Amino acid sequence: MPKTPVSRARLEDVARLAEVSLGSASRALSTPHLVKPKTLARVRQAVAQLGYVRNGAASALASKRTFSIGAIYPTLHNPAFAESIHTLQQTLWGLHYQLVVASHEYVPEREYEVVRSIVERGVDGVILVGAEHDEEIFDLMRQRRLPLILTWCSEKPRYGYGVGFSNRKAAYDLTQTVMDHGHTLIAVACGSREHNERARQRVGGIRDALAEKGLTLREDWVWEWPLSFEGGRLAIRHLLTLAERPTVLMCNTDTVAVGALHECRIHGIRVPEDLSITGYDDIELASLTFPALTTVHIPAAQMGVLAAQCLVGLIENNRAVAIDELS
Amino acid sequence: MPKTPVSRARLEDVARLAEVSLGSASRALSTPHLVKPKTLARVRQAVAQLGYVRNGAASALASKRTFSIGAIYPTLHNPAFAESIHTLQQTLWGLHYQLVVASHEYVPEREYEVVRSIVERGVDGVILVGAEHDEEIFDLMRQRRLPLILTWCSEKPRYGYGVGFSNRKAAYDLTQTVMDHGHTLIAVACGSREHNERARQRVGGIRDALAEKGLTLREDWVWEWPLSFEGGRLAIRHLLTLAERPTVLMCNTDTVAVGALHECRIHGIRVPEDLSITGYDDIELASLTFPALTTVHIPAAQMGVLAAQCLVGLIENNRAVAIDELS
DNA sequence: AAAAAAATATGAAGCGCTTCAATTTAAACT
DNA sequence: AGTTTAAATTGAAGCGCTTCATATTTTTTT
Repeated sequence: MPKTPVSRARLEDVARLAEVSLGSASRALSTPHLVKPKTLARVRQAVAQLGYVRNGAASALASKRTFSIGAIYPTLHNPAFAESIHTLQQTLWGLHYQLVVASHEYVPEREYEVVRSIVERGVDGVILVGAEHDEEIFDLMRQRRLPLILTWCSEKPRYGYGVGFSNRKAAYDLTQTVMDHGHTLIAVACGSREHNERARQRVGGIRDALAEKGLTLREDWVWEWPLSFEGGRLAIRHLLTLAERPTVLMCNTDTVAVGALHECRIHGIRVPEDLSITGYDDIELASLTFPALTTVHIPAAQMGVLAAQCLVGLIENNRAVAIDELS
Repeated sequence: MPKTPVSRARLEDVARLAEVSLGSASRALSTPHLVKPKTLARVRQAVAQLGYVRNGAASALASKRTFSIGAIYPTLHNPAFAESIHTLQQTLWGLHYQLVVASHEYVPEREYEVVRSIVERGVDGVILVGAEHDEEIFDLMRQRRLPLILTWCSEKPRYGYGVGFSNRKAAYDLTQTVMDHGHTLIAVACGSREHNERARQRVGGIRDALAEKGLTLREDWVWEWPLSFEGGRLAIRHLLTLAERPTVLMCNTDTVAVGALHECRIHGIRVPEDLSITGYDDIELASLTFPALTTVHIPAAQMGVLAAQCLVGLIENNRAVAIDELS
């Protein structure tokens, strides 16, 4: 059993043992193709012998590269975001980058704090959700010249690149489908809109589709309960108290829809005979409900992959890879 | 509109502008209570004026502290893990730590690579899932003297601390309940056991409970399909081909159970009349299926919180906070 | 008001790596 | 074999911060 060295080996120790200079040892590890096979072998042997582990902080300080990127999501408590984080992390791993994640839980001031603390800690690029952020955040990224990717949005942002799709159009299309089934009395369970541009865009899309047929969305049928199972339940319970009732409930996430569906069963509301319910996100579970949920597919996984590729492209070549409109 | 400085301000620039020494500026930022209010104010003013952002790499190099911790999960594609990561991140944020996450997707060699790469990058502590890991991983942590927390397990590990519960006991208890309902013909959808100690422990718990009544678990009724919706479906389809059928299917995750439930509906198998189904994890969705799933509650969220608290305790006081057995 | 004690401030020495100009060694030409 | 060109190595100068021994100021005590 090899004795654990008292103090951790530094690259200098490796160099000494391998009888090469510090510079060569460094290059052997970071750019092995620029080093003679013999040198490489000796360095590797020394590394193994000493149990050397590179000191990332020193490396980052000297090279000004951390090989990690920061992702700030509204919450990790949403299957669609979780899925996106999953593919993001997977893709980054393949590109030799590490992922630092955080969430702001829809607390407005907190996003800046989180971004700042992640930038201070050191990342080579940042991923955010949505196009709307404090100007402070954009300023910070600009000043630090940090590549920025905004997911879940398709507009070209003030700074950085968007990777996503149009929430408005997705909601618009879904509403068309709903109207094709003869519905005109639409209620929406959309979560708080104030600090959630996606919620606003989705409601906007619904409004647009209705307007085209000369219809309007009743503001008192737009409900801002939480985007959770419970939010869906609340919507159904509230609906039961109404004298005049909608014929369809459009939920802003599948989670809400599943909750609503469940509450309907409790109260004997038949879906879709008495009430239709639509979701949004197309999480895996959506296809497993009964009846199957009508939902909009959100390319959460694809966005994770693309955001990673695009960001690393930006970092390494200083240019974004081509981004196609996601569907 | 303030002009963006050409090169990022360093602490030295802040110190110069505030007319204090570099040392004082540093202390003003990290230990403000050890600095006179006047000094503090001037430093803060200079920071604001210059848009100074601390360089985490330099800071980490000098102080040997990164204020970040690494968490390596089997996959982020499991609601229970996602939930745990969520609370972990939230708790760490409150303690002023950042979270670096990665997953090994049950690829055995990959865990060590991931851990190593995270340790190289620099973290003050590590969280893993389960007690079984390559000896190399334990060696690395020991050698670097990095605090280690193992979640989802209750045993005292070779190195580090366990935060969790007994999978074996949970499965045992559930099996008791199942047998109390008169079932003796049990099939298990457990996922691949080879690289998943939790799967093994759960099957072990089932076996124990059966053995107590003089019963045995048929090995050909232990199915290792993936821990996904599809895995549950496969189990049901396979079950339909059997001449002799089990009366209960115990699934190793709720996800599998939900998939099985859905497949049952397709084939007209009545649950629980024709077949009972149990889950494991108690993810939120479990309560929303119809019929509601019999499942085992796993304190995923609680483990996230505890792991964070415990690890930071270990880092900062070099001692673990008291860990109670979770239920 | 002087001496002792406590509170702050200073300045320089690293932390462990990367990088680059300068140098040495090897390979490719006349 | 001698020269030119390319490949590999060296050594030292930082990267921007924290920390600690030392010096200075402020507060408390006699």
